[in-house]
Amino acid sequence: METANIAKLAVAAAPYAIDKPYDYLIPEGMEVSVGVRVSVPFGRGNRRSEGVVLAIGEGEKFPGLKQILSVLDRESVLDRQEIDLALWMRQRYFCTLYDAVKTILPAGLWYQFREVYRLAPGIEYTAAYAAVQEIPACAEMLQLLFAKGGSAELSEMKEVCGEGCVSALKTLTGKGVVVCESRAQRKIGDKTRRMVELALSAEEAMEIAESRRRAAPVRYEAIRLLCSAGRISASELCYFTGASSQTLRALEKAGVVRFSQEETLRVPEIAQSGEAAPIVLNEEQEEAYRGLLSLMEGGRAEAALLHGVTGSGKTQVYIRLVQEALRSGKNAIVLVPEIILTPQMMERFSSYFGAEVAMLHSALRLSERYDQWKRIRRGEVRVVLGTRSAIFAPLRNLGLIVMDEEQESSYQSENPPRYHTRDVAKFRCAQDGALLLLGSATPSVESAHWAREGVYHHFFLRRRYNEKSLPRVMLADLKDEVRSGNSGVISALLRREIEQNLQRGEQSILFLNRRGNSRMLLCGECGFVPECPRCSTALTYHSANGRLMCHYCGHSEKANETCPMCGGIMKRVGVGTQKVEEELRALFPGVGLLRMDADTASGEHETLLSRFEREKIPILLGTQMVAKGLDFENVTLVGVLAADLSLYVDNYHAAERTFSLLTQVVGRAGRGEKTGRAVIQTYTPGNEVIVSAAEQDYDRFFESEIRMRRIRRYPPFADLFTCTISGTDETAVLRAAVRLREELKLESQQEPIRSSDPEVLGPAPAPVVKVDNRYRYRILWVGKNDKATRALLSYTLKKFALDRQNRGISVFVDCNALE
DNA sequence: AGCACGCCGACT
DNA sequence: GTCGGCGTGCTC
Repeated sequence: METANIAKLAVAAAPYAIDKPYDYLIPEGMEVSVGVRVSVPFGRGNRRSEGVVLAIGEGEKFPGLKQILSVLDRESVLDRQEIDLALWMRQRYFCTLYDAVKTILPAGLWYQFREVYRLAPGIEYTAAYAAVQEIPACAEMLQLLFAKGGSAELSEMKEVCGEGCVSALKTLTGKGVVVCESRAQRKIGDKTRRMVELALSAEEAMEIAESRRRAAPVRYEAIRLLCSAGRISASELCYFTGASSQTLRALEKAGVVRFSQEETLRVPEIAQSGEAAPIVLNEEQEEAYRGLLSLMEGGRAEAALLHGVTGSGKTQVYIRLVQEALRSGKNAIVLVPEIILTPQMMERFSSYFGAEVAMLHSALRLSERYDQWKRIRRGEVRVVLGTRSAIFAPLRNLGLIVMDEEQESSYQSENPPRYHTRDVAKFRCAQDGALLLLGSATPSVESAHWAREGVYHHFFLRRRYNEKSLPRVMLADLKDEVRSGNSGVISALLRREIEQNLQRGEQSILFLNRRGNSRMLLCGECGFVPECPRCSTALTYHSANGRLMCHYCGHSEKANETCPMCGGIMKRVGVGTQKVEEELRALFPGVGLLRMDADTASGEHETLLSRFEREKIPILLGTQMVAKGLDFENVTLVGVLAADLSLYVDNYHAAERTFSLLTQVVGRAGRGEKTGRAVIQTYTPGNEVIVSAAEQDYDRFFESEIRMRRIRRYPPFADLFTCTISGTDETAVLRAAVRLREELKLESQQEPIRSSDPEVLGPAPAPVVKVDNRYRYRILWVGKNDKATRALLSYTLKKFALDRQNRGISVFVDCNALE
């Protein structure tokens, strides 16, 4: 057989069941390199699809081999190591190669940047011409620029002068006659932004978009971007997709999108506060640092757990290690949970690392994120500080990856492929022989276990930095309150403590351990509860817009005052922060109170917090978001209103999460000079988790929890694979689920899988059976997440998808999912 | 998944 | 005769 130049591609159009590297012929004269995106024909209809070049080589020119149509990137966007990472992610997370590639690369890469070229400031007409007179293409460009009044978009120039203008412009910028800027850079400084988000579920919006894909391609692109980016500013949406404001207005009219205002989050300027003071470590920090340093210098891809109590100065150790990594010519990534990346933290890093550090946080716009990616890729950056997705930063030659508060669930991606940052970090460390440092005040049970088993190295910081004593913790038994006739949310004990603080002029933080503001409406007459028309859940009432919303599919409707069934008056039920607020106002009339929860607009948070600190408002009431990273001198009391709420959730992480949360909340008290107090209200004061949290005793918590995990065969003793089977016809879904279970049961008996003694359970309905008109059932595989098991599950999944019996039914697998 | 091919029944 | 229903099979 004749041979030819062949490229192996990851193709976007290939679904999971048939995904593999596809061979394509590289046409004569086409320059293709590994890591570039290309356009290819795919399938019987030869529809255009995007692909990424994984490898190039001589290969068999078999009949039916198709050609690459065009190359989409001038330079490659993925290097060898990133391709290996994508290959690994495919088998680890049961996704397609292209899904993995999309996850690794920044979203901005998929949208066209409108590059604007303008004459360099201070350049005269004659001087500009003199600089390029011998090159006709350049002169033409200049003419066009002058005709346009000094600046023009790249797309306009391409229209007039063709593709040749790209190289001409390169010459012009090289000579300093013309400068290039992207529109995003000019947008900086906006005070408020008009934001756009989908008003429908992503699936529904895509369906509408797909149906008119050909007739309205711009709308299609706009909706696709909204599906992947969530909320995004209107200008950015137009910018990336070429949509006009009319397009957006039409989409709003059609009910596909909605608008809102958001205050621009200030991205802190890199405050060049001169030379940062050298870090002085105490004895304990020094010891941990020495140990970690020698691991890092060993270059053997080790993992270590740094268990340091709140306020023990883990960050100093991180910074010292990063400094040493840089000194030995290596680079470092520092990861923090979603909510923790505060301006203070960023200032701290930029004072130590100046322009060599790149921050990747949620306030960055798509274009800014993309710019950071380019800076990192070009090698202008040696340290990356960021949240989850920063683990994919294109930083080479890693010496160190730090994951602060490694137990946080925000390290697991909530959309597929649902990678865990820790796993990706391990893979990257293995590639570069880097040290993975997991830091935490309350490590995940898994990590603590591996540290105790010697799989991870183990270091401790037991002393709080300036020897501050821990807050005094009191438990309030809510059962007693009910018995003594207190029907409210605030126990007598907590009430007394708040009063004391009011007298002393000290501040209190009250924490409601509940996700968002989950209240619903209920008819007082007939008991009717408004439910989502597409999902099997009650709708949540949002006071901010007076609407009922579904958390699963995004459905929203106006809330009625009266019951649509019987005309009775609708009442609000559920313990939300608003209800607590009412109670507090009745208990402490005239006392200043701030409430912060999912209902308060996201832009407001920082203002609220700074008001709380500056104006010394006595009480701050909030959800999850007040628990993390807040440091206020004058706060001496913390109240946890319902400690049990997160405890009895059907999830193997519930105890760990509750312990971690309680520890963090309690740690908010007494950060200043005065010793703090904490009141934990609970219905189960004898519960091990509550007691060990109250005593701030991690070891006690760990011992009881690890015993439980062993008995129940939960991680780290086994891995839980959840296969979710979904479709619109409930009985068909159930039948398919049963077939899948039988198949898996059969496979679980085969060697070598059999030896790890896997169990197959289910099918059971998912916690919310119906989401978006699709019924979801789950099958659980309890076993070991090893290569053999993954290969088996992958094989079974593919077989299932290709089986004609399972038409219209989809299935996906998650391992140790947190939800 | 998404698309073409193909083999049947009801139309201009 | 042909248009279009959906069942079947393949994707370099």
